[in-house]
Amino acid sequence: MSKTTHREDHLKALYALGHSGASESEWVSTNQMASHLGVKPPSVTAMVHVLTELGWAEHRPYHGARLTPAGEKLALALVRKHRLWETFLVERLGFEWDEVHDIAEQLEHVDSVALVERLDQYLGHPDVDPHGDPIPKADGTFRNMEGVMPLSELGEFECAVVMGVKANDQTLSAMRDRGLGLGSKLTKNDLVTLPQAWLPQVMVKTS
Amino acid sequence: MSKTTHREDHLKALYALGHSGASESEWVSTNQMASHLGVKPPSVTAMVHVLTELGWAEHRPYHGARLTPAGEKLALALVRKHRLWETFLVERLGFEWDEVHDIAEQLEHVDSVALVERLDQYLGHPDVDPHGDPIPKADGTFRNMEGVMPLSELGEFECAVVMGVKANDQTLSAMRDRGLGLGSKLTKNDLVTLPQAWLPQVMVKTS
DNA sequence: ACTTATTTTTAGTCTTGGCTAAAGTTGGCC
DNA sequence: GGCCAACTTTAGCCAAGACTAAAAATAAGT
Repeated sequence: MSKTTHREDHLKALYALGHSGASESEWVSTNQMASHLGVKPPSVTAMVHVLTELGWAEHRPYHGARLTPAGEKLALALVRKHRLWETFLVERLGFEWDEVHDIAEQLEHVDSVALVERLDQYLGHPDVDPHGDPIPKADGTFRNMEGVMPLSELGEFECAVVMGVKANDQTLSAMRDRGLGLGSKLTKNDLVTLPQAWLPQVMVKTS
Repeated sequence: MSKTTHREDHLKALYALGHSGASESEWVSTNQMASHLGVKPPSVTAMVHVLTELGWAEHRPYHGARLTPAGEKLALALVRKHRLWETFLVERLGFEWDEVHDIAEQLEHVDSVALVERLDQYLGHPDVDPHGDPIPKADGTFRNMEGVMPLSELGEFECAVVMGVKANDQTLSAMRDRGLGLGSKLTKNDLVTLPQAWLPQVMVKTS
């Protein structure tokens, strides 16, 4: 990995772990980052120092680290790239939802602003990736996510369209076997016929 | 850059420089590789030792290095990836010929056999990239390149189609300004009206 | 408030790849 | 055949990032 790639991985970890709660950017512990990145804690401490030096993170010794606004912006750009590539891999190359993460992980480190913007355009400026996660715009803001939510949180509705799925490999296969996929249309009848465990994993939009 | 990426870069340099003559894989000097890679000669020596250790190259001290059959196979896989990505960038994302090299340089290091094969399929198994260079097949052999040659080597012909262009940025712009592009049809009249310097750079196929 | 378990940081080492400077080869030219 | 210039390799050093082991700080329990 290049120097840049390493830094980017730590930024992304900081972003991912700091936003798991619904709240703002939270302090992330060294241990959390280490296990997330598959690395030992001392390595994280060292890289956090580097990110602090660059103005991308702040560090309270023995308490944790979190992104600065500058770091957050960079992290969002990475998330954008990752989700655009995942969308490309699924929609254009025909990969299954569960195959694309590792490949997108590599593709997201390709450094070219023009490439990301052309890819976005080529894909028709998608709002969400194949897992139903929103794709940040170039400026780091999210598009309108009104109406996109897990199937489990849906109240009364007539018709919902599947925008994405967050399940693991086996569940995904099972879903495919039942004809459940991106763009599938669901009625309230499905709320009872589908396995209850799936409902929180299926992101839908009521139209 | 990762360990792998470094090795791949040296393999590619060895391939590129060892095949510039029309002949077989030739001995490549340390200096050549160093300047090609933007690195100092001692660094090349070190990496050549590594490649030798891996069985991908052989080294005659003070004379040069060249690929083994195993190394050649790996190099061809890289060339394949590079040219497929260049084709994608130009044909699908709308980049110009001269913008894509650096991006493809990064994309070619993404490690996923499935990705390359799906990309190849998505692009319709192209025979040549936008520069007119042939794209190796998955097994390292080339498809039939009959009839593809520089415009300068064309004898009598009725109609030729531009398959690729090898020019630099300025020349490419000038060519575009004259309406010369991928797929352009040329007649023998163009042999005299086009700047003579362009002829060896324009790869055409007579149909 | 003290002790102890956990977490985090520091210190020191290894690996990989790059560099400079110096030493060793090669090959051409007189 | 000897000498000089160019090229290549070796030797020795630096940077980045990972690791282990040891020290420091926090937090919790009594």
